[in-house]
Amino acid sequence: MVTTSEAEALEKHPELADLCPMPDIAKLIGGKWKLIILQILIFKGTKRFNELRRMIPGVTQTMLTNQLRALEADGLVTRKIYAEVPPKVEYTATQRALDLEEMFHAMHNWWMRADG
Amino acid sequence: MVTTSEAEALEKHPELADLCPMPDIAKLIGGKWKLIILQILIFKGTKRFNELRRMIPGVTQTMLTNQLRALEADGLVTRKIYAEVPPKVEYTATQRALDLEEMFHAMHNWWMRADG
DNA sequence: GCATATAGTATCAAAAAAGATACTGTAACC
DNA sequence: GGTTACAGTATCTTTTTTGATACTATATGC
Repeated sequence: MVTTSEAEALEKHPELADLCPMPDIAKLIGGKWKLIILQILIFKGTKRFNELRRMIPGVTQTMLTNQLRALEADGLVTRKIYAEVPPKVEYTATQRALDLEEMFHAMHNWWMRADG
Repeated sequence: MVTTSEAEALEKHPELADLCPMPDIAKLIGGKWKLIILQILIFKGTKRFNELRRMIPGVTQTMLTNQLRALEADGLVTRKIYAEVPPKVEYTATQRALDLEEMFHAMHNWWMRADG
């Protein structure tokens, strides 16, 4: 299959240079669960693991752990472990995640508009 | 696996009601290619099929067709066929897609910020 | 003494998404 | 008369993502 490389695309279409890289953004906030998790942590504040689990319909323990770990690795979420039994772990949106508020508002407006 | 249903989540956490449904939004603009396609059609205007193909690094003909068809079905893109040989087909962002501009700007700002 | 809640991990299986490949028809160009 | 460009379709395979299941440890309540 003949596909275009990044370099070719930019050479032939220099005007593409001012578009931001969607694949990179998708790596951070793409997938089935990340936007839901971020939305809750950003707008509803810090949550515990099982709290999130109960707030997100259909998410499994495995996926929630995976996604939270990925978000943590990308600096969008912090994880605070309390030395208690039974365990207590809190997840909080970082400033970088809070900066996504504008995007979430835009999405919300777009969804609510529902005219087009 | 015990997961929460939509109804349970809302009953236990009524404050979730004001969050917009990310899964529904993801159906429209999620996946590997849709955001790139929309970004180009919204900010760079109408494009022909092979033009898009050359502008999007790594996309295959198959995927580009699929995604454009899905976007068309969801009312985000219109398809105009010219009765010429060789074939000429133009893709244009609808108003509903143009309304996503705000979201793209927010993403762009977020990406450019790159501090947190 | 048994069940429950907590926050996980490890392993395996299924489903969804993406990709490769081969094919179509016709006009223009060399 | 062979090659290229155009905009696809059909089929199959691979890869990625997501999900299911069983398991861990320990304090508290009944």
